[in-house]
Amino acid sequence: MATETRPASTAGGGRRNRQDEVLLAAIEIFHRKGYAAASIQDVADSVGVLKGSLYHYIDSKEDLLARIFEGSDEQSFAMMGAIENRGLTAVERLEAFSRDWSLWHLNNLERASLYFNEWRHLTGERLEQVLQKRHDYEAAVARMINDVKAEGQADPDLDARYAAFYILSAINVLSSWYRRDGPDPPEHIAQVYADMIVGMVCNSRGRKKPRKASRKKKTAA
Amino acid sequence: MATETRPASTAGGGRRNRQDEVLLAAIEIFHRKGYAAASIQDVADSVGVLKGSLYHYIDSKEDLLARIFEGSDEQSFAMMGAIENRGLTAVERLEAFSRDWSLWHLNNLERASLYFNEWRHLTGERLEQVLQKRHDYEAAVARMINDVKAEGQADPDLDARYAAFYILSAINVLSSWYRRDGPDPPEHIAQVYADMIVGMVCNSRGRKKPRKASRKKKTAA
DNA sequence: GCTAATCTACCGACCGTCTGGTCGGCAGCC
DNA sequence: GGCTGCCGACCAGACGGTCGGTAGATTAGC
Repeated sequence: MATETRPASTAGGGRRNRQDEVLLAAIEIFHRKGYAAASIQDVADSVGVLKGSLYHYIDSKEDLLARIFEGSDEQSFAMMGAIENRGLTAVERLEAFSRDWSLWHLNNLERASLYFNEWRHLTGERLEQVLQKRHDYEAAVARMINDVKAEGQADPDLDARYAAFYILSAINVLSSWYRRDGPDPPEHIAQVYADMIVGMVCNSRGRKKPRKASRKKKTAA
Repeated sequence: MATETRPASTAGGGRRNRQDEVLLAAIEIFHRKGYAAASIQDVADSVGVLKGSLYHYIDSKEDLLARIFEGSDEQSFAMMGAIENRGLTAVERLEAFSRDWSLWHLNNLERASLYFNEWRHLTGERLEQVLQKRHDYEAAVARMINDVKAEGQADPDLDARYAAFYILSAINVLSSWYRRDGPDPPEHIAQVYADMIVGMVCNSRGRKKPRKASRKKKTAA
C-alpha cells in the first residue's frame, strides 16, 4: 500500500519504493524500541539516509506512526469483511475469525504489535479514530459470540462482552511471545488458538461440574 | 504495599513516606504516559518536588522502574506461593490462580500494566531477571494445566504451553481495557475469567462436536 | 537535438527544547 | 554538629524538526 495513487514512478520491478522502505523500517524500529524510545534518527539510519531527508517523505514522527496504522486498518478490516461475507454459521465464523486474526498477528508480528501497543501515542482526531475502530472491533466479536449463543451452541450465561475482551486480548498478545524460530508454523498455532477459543465459547453446556456456589453473587444477569 | 521492609519511619499515621510517594507517583505516570515518554520531571512535579530532589530517593530513571518491579514481583510470587500451598486439586488450583491473578491485575491496574508492558526498558541483569521470572511463570501455569490433564479433567491433546500463553495473555491485558467505573466489581470479572479459563481447559472431553476434520494436520502430538 | 525550466530526492548544518543526571549548598531537626 | 531532605542552577547530549541548497533526472520549448 501507499502505492495506490501512483503505479511506481520508477517503472516497477527493480528498485523499491522509498516511501515503502521508510514505512517498513519504521515498523521494525518502532516495534523493537517502542515508539517513544525510538528516534527519527534511528529510522533514517535504517533506511540509509540523513535525518533531514526523511522529512521529504513524512510530515512528522506521529504522521509516520499514523501511516503505519492506516495500512494495518486496511488489512484487518478487509479480513473481517471477508469472513462476514462467506455465509458461515456463527460457530464457523467465530472459528474463522479466531484463526485468521491469529494468523494475521503471527504473519505480521511487528505491525500487529504496534497496532496493539503504540496507538496511545497518536493524538487528537487520529487517536479518536483508533479508539472508535477498537470499539467497533470488540463489538463485532461480541456480536459473533451472541450469534453462537443464539444458535444454541454456547452457554446462555456466557458474558459476550467479557468473552470478546478475553479472546481479543489473547490474540493481540500473540506477537509478544511468538518466536519466528519456534517449532510450530503460524498456521498450526492459529489453529490451536481457534480451537481453544471455540472450545471456550462452546463448552459448559451440560458440564456444570460441582463447584462452590460462591459465584452466584453476580450483580448483573 | 511496598511498606514491607520498614513500618513507616515517620511513626505511622500522619504523613506518608516520601519514598513510597515517589514510587506511587512513578507508577501512575509511567502507566499513563509510558515509561519512555514519561520524564523524571513529570514524576517530580507529581510528587511536588524539584527534579534534582528526586535523585535523593532514586539512583536513575531505570532504577525507579526496577524498584516498581521488585514490589510487583513480591506480590505476584506471594500469590502464586499461597495457591500452591493450599492443598487443592489441580482444577481448583487452576481456578484459584486464574481468579487471584485476574483480581490482582484488576486491583493493581497501573502496577500490573507496567509489569506487563514496560519490562523491556530494563537493561542488563535486571532485564534477564525479569525474563527469567516471566519464563518461570509461564512454566508454572503450563504445569498446572498438565496436572489437570493428569487428573483426567482435560483433553489430553491440549497443548499446555500454548494454553498457558493463551491464559496469561488474556489476563495480562485485563488492565488495559478494564475501567474502574464500569458496571461490575473486580471480583465478578475475576470469577468470569476464571470460569472461562477452567471451562476452556476442562472442556472437550466427550464433546467433539462435528467440525471440519481439517484440524488433523497438526505437526506435533 | 539542444537548451532551459522544473521537479525529485537528498544533503548537512542548524535551531530551540527537553532529557537524564550532577552538585554545592542550606535549613531544620535530632 | 552532623544528618536528612530539599533546592536550584547547571551540564552535555539527544531530540524532533527546519531550511537553503544541489545533483540529477524529466519535461517543455524551439
